[in-house]
Amino acid sequence: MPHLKRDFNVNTISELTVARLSIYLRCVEELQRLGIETISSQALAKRYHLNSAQIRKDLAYFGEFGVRGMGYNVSELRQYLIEILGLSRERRIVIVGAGNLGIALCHYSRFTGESFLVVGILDSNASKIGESTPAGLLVESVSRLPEIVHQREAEIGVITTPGESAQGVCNLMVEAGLKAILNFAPVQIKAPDGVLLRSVDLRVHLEELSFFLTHGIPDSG
Amino acid sequence: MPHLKRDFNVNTISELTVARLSIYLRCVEELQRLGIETISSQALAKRYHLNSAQIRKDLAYFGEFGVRGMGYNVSELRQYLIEILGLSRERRIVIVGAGNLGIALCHYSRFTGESFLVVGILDSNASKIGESTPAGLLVESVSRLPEIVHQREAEIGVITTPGESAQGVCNLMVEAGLKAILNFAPVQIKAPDGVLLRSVDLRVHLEELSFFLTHGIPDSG
DNA sequence: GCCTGTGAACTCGTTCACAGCC
DNA sequence: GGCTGTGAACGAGTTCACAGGC
Repeated sequence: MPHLKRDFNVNTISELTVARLSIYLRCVEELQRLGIETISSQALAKRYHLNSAQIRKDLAYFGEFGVRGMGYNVSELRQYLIEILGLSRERRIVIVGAGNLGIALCHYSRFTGESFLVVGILDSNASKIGESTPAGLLVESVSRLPEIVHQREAEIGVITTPGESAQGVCNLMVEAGLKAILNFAPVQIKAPDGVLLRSVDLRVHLEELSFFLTHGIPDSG
Repeated sequence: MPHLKRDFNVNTISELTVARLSIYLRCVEELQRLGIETISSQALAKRYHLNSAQIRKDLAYFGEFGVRGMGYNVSELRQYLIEILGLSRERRIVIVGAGNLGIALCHYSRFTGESFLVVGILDSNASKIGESTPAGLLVESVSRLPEIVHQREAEIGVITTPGESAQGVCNLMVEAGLKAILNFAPVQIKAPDGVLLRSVDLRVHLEELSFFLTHGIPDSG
């Protein structure tokens, strides 16, 4: 009988495991579109260049989803992953920084199904405020952040400002009550305990590529 | 006497180390702007929420840059990092996928100093080809990829297509001779040995935030 | 005294390999 | 027979702690 654990301790779960759950979700969504109903960890690993033992271990933190001798039921596994990742209800996002990247991310809701919705894009530059984005949102003043977070029930803040403003915006987001922040500015910023801050630094990724172009590509990437 | 090793073995260097070098570069660039001439690994760690032993170890793979009792000379360290990361010459980028993200990334050259230059943005959608982006590039046909890579001496490919097309575009990039690829499509793709493929999946990051919003934020993030 | 560079200790994450179940 | 779930073995990455140099 497959079942979901409800008593796991978040502190024992590695962030790497969580990131992979998200990848597994993407995979089973494709399998479902393809009409595949059941898959073993080995078949899943082979198809998506993953490791079967790791898939089993990652999933086992959260319950017993498989059937021995059979593998995993695709649509069932998808439901479990959605449940585990907390995607069964919508998460609302506020973006601060109406530059090219911020505006591009406004469209992001489209690609993430029902799970994420951008409910505001804010900027401090008076000349941008009032402009409407191609996604149909109006750029609002960053001074309205607390009110917007509260009224529109935003939970996630996204920082797409230049580096200089990032820490300040992060502080404002924390004050406004956001508990999860995604930072795209290429600086090391800090949020207090109890607030989850994740940074995505495009410069780091490009510079990594440059490093390996310069010194040679390591075996079997 | 500070000096740079020239004989390190790329296979012994972890990708995590390389990513941190890029972060250190960002830090010393700020220190230089602030007019700080010398910094110890401890001071650097404290200021940017890093670990001092790790800084020393990461740097030590590549040479001896510090002076005992003193620390590191900021502008010297910056030069060494630029050298190590292969940023002393320009790297040219071709983007495939002229959606919002692809177009936003065209502007990216601006934020990365002299090191990276976007030399083309390509799409397969006939209605987009010929359009000019706000960054001043014309969208060209993806069928011209090989010729563009060759003529404009591109080294890095960036994939900003929908998931379905990503593996195909990756294959084309490999055939065209690109050795470093940055993928933004939310799918697991594969490149052959000898080609470095790095994926940045925004959905994964958002879903991670969702997971921790649902189950609680772990101690001291 | 302060600070780097580095072996040694440790922690964390991955992979193996198999008992147990279908 | 096939496959999951999992302890045990392994390996990678981080942190400690100190010898040696300024």
